[in-house]
Parts: sequence; C-alpha cells; structure tokens
Amino acid sequence: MTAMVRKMPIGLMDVATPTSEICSISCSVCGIYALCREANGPDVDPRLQESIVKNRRLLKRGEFLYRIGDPLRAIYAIRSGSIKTCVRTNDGRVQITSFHISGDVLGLGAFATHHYASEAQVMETTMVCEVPVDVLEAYGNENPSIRQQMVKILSQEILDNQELLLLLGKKNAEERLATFLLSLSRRLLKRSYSPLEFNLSMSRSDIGSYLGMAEETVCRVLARFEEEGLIVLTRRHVQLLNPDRLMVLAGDESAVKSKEVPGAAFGNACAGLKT
Amino acid sequence: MTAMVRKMPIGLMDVATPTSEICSISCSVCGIYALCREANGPDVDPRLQESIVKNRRLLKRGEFLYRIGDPLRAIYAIRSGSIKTCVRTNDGRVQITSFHISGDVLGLGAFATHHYASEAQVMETTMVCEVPVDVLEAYGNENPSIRQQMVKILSQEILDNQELLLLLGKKNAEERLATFLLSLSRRLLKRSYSPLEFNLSMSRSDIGSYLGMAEETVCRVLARFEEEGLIVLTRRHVQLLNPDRLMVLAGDESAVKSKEVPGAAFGNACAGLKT
DNA sequence: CGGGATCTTGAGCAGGTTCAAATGCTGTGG
DNA sequence: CCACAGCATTTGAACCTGCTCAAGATCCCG
Repeated sequence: MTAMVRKMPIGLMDVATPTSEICSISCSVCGIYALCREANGPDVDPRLQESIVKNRRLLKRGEFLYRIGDPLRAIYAIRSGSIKTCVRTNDGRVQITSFHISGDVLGLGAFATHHYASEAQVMETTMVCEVPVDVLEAYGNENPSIRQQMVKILSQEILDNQELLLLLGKKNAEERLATFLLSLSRRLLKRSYSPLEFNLSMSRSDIGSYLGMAEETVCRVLARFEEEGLIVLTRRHVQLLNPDRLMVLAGDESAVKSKEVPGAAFGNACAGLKT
Repeated sequence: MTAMVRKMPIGLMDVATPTSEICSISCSVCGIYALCREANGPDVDPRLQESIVKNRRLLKRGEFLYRIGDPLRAIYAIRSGSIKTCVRTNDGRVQITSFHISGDVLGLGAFATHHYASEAQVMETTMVCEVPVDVLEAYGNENPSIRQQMVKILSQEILDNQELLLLLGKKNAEERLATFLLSLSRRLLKRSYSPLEFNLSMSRSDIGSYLGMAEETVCRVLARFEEEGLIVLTRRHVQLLNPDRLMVLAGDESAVKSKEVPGAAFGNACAGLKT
C-alpha cells in the first residue's frame, strides 16, 4: 500500500501546453475554449478571433488579474497555471472563494454590477486569454451556443459555491479536507491529469483560508490522514492512497453524484498509474 | 430611543399584491417581472405571455417547489410569500443557501446540469409565476434584454453566495447575525418595504441553518442585541433601533458598499417611519 | 550558505455546540 | 370559549472542536 504507485510529476505546477494546443483542450464546461474552436471555423467574427489569439497575458506569482471594485473590462480563461479569487471583510480577513486552474473561466460574476466584488491573484506563473466584454457580447448576440455556454459557466459557478457553502456551514475539519482533496482530484481528472497524484499550487494557509479553518488545523488533519494511510504527503505533493475512504469521510451528497463518479472510477484511474 | 417608531405591520408575511399589480412591481434585478412588462407591449411572444399570466401556482408552507435531482423544467418568480433553498450532506445536515422573497427568481442555477442541485421549500403561503425553460429560451433568443437579465440574475446570485461564503468562513456569531439582519433590511428596502421594522418568515432554526450556527446561539446573540438596545424583538417581529451600530458589528466590506448604502440611508428611512 | 517564507508541532484557551429542561405560543377540537 | 397537544423559543451548564500563541523544523531562492 505504500509505494506501488510510481511517481508522476503531473500537477497544477507542471502544466505547459504548447501554443498550438490552445484550442484542443478538452473541457466540456469551458465556453471560452469552445469559443476558440468556433474561432477556427469559416464564419468567424474577426474581432473575437483576434482577441482570443492575440490577447494573451503572462502573469507572475502574486500579481492581480483584477481587484475588488475594478470595472469589468474582460473575462479571462486560464491556459496554464492557477489563480485564486478572494473576498474580504473591511478589517482584512480574507475568504478564498475558488482556486481556478487550467481551463477555468474568470470574471463572469461581475456582470451584475459591471464591477468586481472579488479579487483574483495569481498563485504561480500563469497564462491567460483575455476576452473583452464588448467582443464577447457582440459575438454572443450572433451565436446562441456562446450564450448557452456563458449561462452554463455562471450556473456552474453557482453550483460550486453551493458545495462550498455546505462545507463551510456544516462540515468539520476532517470532512472539509477530505472534500477538498477529492474535489481537486475530480477537477484534475476532468482535464485528463492524474487524479491520484498531483502537486498543490496553494500554501497550507491558502487551503485554510478556502476551507474556513486555521493553517495549523490544516496541517494537523493532513498529518492525521497520512498516519491513517489515506494519503502520502511530501510538501505540496499529494498522493491519494484511499480515495474511497476519503469519499466516506467527505460526507458528500451521495444520492446524485455517486452515480456519476463512483469510487470505482478512482480505482481504475489508479490502476492506470501502476507500472 | 425606545418606541419612537410607530408600528407598521409590513413584512415578509404580510405581502398581498393584487393580481393587477403583477407587472408593476419595481424590481431592478428581477428579469421575470421585466419580462412581464415586456409581455404587455405590442410585439409579444404569445407563449411567454400565456405562461406569465396563466402559469401561477399557490403553494402552502412546507411544500417543495423542486427537490434535489429534479429535472429543470421551469424557472420561478415569487409574487408573494417566501421560499428557502437548501443543500444537504448525505447524512442529512442541511445548509440553507438563500431565503427568497417577493420579486426573487429561482431555478436558474440548474442550467449547468439541467437538474437541481438544491431544493426549494415554501416557508409560508406563497404565490409563484412559472416560466417553462423552453419558453424562456425561445423568448431569450429573440430578445437581447431578456438574455442580459438572465445573466444579471445569475451573476447576482454569485455575488450573494460570495457574501455568504465570507460570512460562513470568517465571521463570528455576532457578526453573522448583524450581517443577516442588515442584508434582510436592505432587500426589503429595495422592494419598498420598511427596512427598520419587519416580520421574519423563518424560524430561529432556519436562521441558524443559514448562518452556520446552532439555533440556541441565534437566540442568545439576538437576546444580547436586545439587551444592548440594538433591536427590539417580539417573537418574529424585528425592529432595528441602531442600524449604524449593526453595520459596524457586521464587519461588512466597507470600501465598496458604504458608498452605495451609507448609514444615513437608514436614518432617512427611519425618519420616514416616524409619526 | 544564509535568510525569509512555509510548514509542523505543542499547550492552553474560548467560542460555540450539545444536551436538557422550562416556558410560551398557536391552532384545533370538543 | 377553553383545554390540550405540538411546536418554537429561551435559558442553563458542561463539554469539545478548533483557534491562538509560540517555538522549532524545513525548504527554497538568491
């Protein structure tokens, strides 16, 4: 049970997608990449194509993509790297609302007020595509599928937030961390990364801020998980040894999701990793 | 400071809008009522008009508008009454994600998967308008302003959730209740109800479930607020005596919002209530 | 190799939960 | 109209999870 799985350095920090693959990333909920694919077709809005292909930005750790109160000018799709979004109280307490990774779309939440109510900070060197809102709107007006994608992305963000609300309102420390690890694992799987072995791009303190608990408690619970043989942890490298047991600990809503992502899925993925 | 404000029995439980007023309710973020207004104009999609005018439902306390896993068939606008939406863990713990009142729109969050991930339960006798999704989509395809409204509603729901995430992740019991009372007050003000005196349509237990704390703690903190002269509480009837101090206690994000809703707004509203 | 950031571990404390019981309110049926 | 059943609310007291403070260990980068 200890070291059957060979080390594969695949994780948030190791993503390096060649430029040519920008439009080939498989991501069912990612409207912007769908948009990219469309942009390669025959009848394309040239403004959109230009904005997708040319408006790319490389950001370094610590930089802000946008801050609270900034006017909404563009939405962003992450090509590689990772970004955290936060809200804060007036005395400076910070609640991280989401860790965004390759394929995620940021910024649509500001459509209600046209000003950001959250801030987006880069966690590691990150490449984003920038789509100005006027371009997006123009294209959306002509293309129903783009509109549907936008609604889907927004709607998905609501679902993700609901899951986090349940976690923050009703789960204890152990359940929070189990939920966190599994949710990360699922998202990596969707993007064809290894779901059982990955690197965290966030610090313990960030994890705490996201899960509504102190940094120290994060450490302690993770240490307990390791003692119990559920995971192997080396700095920011994580290996899930027993995802099924983690699922039980997570106390997730079973009725709906257990059908979609049964424990067996993890087992199979695990088998694929073995030598 | 005690009883300068005359009792006005306006609150969640007292709403009784005549049928003729269905389309005249002023609600800037309510796309469905905007939709209603449109439906009275000359060039109207007859399917939409029919669904708005005819598809009304009267629900009684305890009934479910939809449950987790139900397929998305329609979205709903509340005409009168109130509805709570919840998510739950597999062992039955319930997190209320929102209290919806007159003018709110429910159901758009299910667009991502076409199945509800939450449940909506009626808190008191409630009248809703039902708009089938196919009707909404058909009409949205023809009318850009409807589309914008939908995006705005979704986007607003994300903002509301973010506020709740901050509350659940970072605030203590006192801050939670102060935030709750003020947020309710603001929403009532937007709908032209008295923001300083109102009836709660939810139980202490529901408030606890929403704010991530035990029913007993809700009671204790509210009792403390009353001792300190911040509020007057009689069963479910609330009077805010010192909203400015509540704002300080709430620890809300001041920078952005204090400009929009300064404490003076409450003072003025209060003056309007006096004899 | 050094210094700052990150991570880990320990010990004591406290806010909020849990359990329990008393009180108050509401609506229903006789 | 009143008594009663059932639910909601309130209050008390003990307990416990997770926080805070503090110190040490480890890592990363220049």
